[in-house]
Amino acid sequence: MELEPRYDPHAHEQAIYQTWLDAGCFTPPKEQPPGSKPFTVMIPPPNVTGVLHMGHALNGTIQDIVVRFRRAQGYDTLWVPGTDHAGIATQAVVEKKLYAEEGKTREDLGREAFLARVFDWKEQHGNIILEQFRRLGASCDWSRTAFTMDAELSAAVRESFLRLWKKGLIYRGARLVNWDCVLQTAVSDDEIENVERKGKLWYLKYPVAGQAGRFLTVATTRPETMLGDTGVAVHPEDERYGDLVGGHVELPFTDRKIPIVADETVDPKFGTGAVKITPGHDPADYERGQRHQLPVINILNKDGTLNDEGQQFAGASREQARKDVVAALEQLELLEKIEDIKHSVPLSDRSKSVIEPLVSEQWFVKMGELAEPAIRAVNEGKLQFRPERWKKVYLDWLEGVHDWCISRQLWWGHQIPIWYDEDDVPCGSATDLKVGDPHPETGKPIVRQDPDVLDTWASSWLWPFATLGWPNKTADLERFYPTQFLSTARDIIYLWVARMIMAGYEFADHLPEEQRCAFAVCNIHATVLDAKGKRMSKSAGNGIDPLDVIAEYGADAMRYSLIMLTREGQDVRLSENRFEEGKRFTNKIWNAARFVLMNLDKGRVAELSGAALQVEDRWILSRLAAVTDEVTDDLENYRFNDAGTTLYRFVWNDFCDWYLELAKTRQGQDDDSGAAARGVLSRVLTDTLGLLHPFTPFQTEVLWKALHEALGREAEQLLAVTAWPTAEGLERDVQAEERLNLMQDVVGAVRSVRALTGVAERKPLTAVLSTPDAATAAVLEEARAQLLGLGHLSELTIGRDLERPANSAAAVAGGLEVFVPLGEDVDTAKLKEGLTKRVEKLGKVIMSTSKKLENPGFLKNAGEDAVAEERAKLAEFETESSLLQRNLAGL
RNA sequence: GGGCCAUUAGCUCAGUUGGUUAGAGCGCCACGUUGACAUCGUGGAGGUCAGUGGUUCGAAUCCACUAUGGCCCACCA
Repeated sequence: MELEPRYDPHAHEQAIYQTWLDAGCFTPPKEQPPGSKPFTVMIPPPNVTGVLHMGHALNGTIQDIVVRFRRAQGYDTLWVPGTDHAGIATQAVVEKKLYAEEGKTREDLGREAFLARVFDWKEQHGNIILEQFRRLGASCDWSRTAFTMDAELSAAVRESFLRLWKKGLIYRGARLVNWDCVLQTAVSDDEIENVERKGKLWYLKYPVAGQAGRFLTVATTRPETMLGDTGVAVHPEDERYGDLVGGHVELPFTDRKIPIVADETVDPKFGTGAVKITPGHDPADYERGQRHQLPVINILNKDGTLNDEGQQFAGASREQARKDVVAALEQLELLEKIEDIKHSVPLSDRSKSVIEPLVSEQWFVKMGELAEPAIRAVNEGKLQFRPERWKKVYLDWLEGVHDWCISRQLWWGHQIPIWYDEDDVPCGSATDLKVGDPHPETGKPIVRQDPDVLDTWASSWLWPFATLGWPNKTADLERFYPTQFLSTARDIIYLWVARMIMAGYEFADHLPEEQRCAFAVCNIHATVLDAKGKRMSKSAGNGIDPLDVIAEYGADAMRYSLIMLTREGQDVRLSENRFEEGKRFTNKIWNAARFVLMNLDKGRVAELSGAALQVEDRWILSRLAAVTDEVTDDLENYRFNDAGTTLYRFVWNDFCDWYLELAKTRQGQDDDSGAAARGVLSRVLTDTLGLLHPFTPFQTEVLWKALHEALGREAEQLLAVTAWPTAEGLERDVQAEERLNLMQDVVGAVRSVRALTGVAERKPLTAVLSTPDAATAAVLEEARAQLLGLGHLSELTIGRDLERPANSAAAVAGGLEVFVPLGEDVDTAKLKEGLTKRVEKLGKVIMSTSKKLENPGFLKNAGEDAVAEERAKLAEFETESSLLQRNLAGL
């Protein structure tokens, strides 16, 4: 297999993915392998209408790294993919299409026909995002792809509803709900975004009843709602209005006299200190109305226009009514003044229209009891948030949780399993009632099912176990639940994460209490921002499309870059050139592998110990052992970018910069030493590919195959299912590490002399290495061949306390003087300048270090090792400084 | 109003329990290189670690306050 000199991801990615699929790599075996532990991850199901964005790409990468790592470690690993039916979003898409193409509304089609259309649409377009996850390399078990409206999940939804009903946790209430006038449905508190806007504060004068000529002025941002006023409130201790409490005002445009009441919640400093009470259209007023037994008047139709309560304004839109009411009041001289004000306005997440608080009949779930075990689980550490700070956010929400309004006035979704008899008595305690059946409690015939559907989250909160077969006690459920890891975005901690945890405790009843928590670790990933620090979003048009990135840089490069620039949960500004890093790195790996593949012994397994191993061999194997342990530890603790950094340094700075260069000195050598080098290359590449695989799965799989071909054998299996590398059999070799460090010092010293003297890089130099230490001299003597082989030097003299040759420059490294004879073209002034600068810097460092060593506190508290280290450092600095000064004097 | 996060090189970010001469990548400058890799190599310039005060022998790191930016929750007549 010929490898191209530059890695071309597009030549490989699709074929490799297909290979994985064909081999069934992502599907766990039918029977759990003996002794293995399960490791399960549930994908946060994206909306069926969704397309992949950077957040998905990041989160997909995180999950895939974890899953591939655990799979390699031998866990019985399952990653379940799927999509969410996303009630409002999907219905809106199909309605829009229907109107655009056929000019029809959903009512024109009728419920059944419309739903058929939505299912059609889902069949055709609903898998786009899952296809995109494949492009990313996600190793999901596609045979288990789930959808929140599948028959199985629908059955689970009905079962869960029935259980809640039987426990009395579901109730119907006339409540003020957040009404979306565009989508004409109730939405939950969590689907609302409050946006700061400029508005106006109108001061309306209400005539005081029975006191002609006296007015009570109220301030409001929504004058049109005055038609629904049923009272006016003032603070009980507000002296201005004390005499009015108990009296009434006459509400303009109506014949209503409404009471003036005293209420603690009124802020005397805001506006006039008097507030109109509109229980039908304001949550705070609703509460006030309840306290003072005021009637609730709804002045709006479901589409946001004024109903008959709107008097002469009936039929107008909210916006129009506002203008008309203000104009009419002005004419009656009941408008005192208008002020500019900033206030926040509730907008619907979905339609971006202004939310209207509206009294209507809705179904709710009591949350208090459900929240308790979910709070306990996190407090007791059964579930860990990463980063940990989200624990507090989660707990704060649960501790003040509101009841959950679960009914939605839509067609697309799980129709609420509640049936009514002819007297409208509801029943939710059976899952399979039909029209005509007797009502289980009243015995009267059922006449209809509730037309509303359930909130989308009422199905996705069952996701971790409903996708495994719940409520049936399936083998899958037994084997793969509870799950180990969940990674998701912070904005659904309340909507989804908290509810899944509640559902786990409430419904996973076949398990002992301690195993009911839906997952063990909840990772909240970074938010991807654009280069200006704004959140990427489709509407803002500032997003970078992951598919474009894959097209330009390759999936592996994108994965690696995303991981490297998103430290644990920390937001990140993303600009496209960040992907260069990943591309360069994948290319570096590719070329390192190419070099290795050109230098392998077919069919021969080299010993990785013994006399044939050179110091660099023992060094790189020692580094490999350290890196293997480090990366394993990082991944086990979900420190992805630490693992990525470690691998980057190892591959680039150790393996490529040093080992490959040193190995070249033995390239093609047909003896034990040459064979040893080739054996080491093979081992290091093999393990490195394994360690890198979770990050860059496509490329490492390609190289894995090429490596085995070059070795003259078939790979036993795909890298995707090969065991995770371990440091077993590799020795940490401190001596080899020290020796290599010394060699690196020498080369560093030579380079710095070159830089100082301007002697060209490849121009051969003669060097004299002088050391006071016999052991060091011996080590260097051993390394002579390698040092010369690196190409920096043409001749080398090694000895103890050698004299500085005439007309030479010197550098110091590790207590070692390196003299390099100077040619005639050397700029002595520049050399002097450089050396002086270095001496100056050393002077400063020596000063601060000796100060530290004179510090009694440091000597007392820092520990022996630290003190010894500082002493050694100081000695080194002093040696270097004096040697340099001596050399400087001789110039 | 309550809470969270950030502020380190021109840019994007590391810096694990306080103790190396504060790092990396990109960008910039100089030089080099065509048998793994120009998606390369070597060297360099560039930082009073947002500010102030405190704790400590010692603070980018811990504490308090301030400033700027971002996010979340609550309220908003």
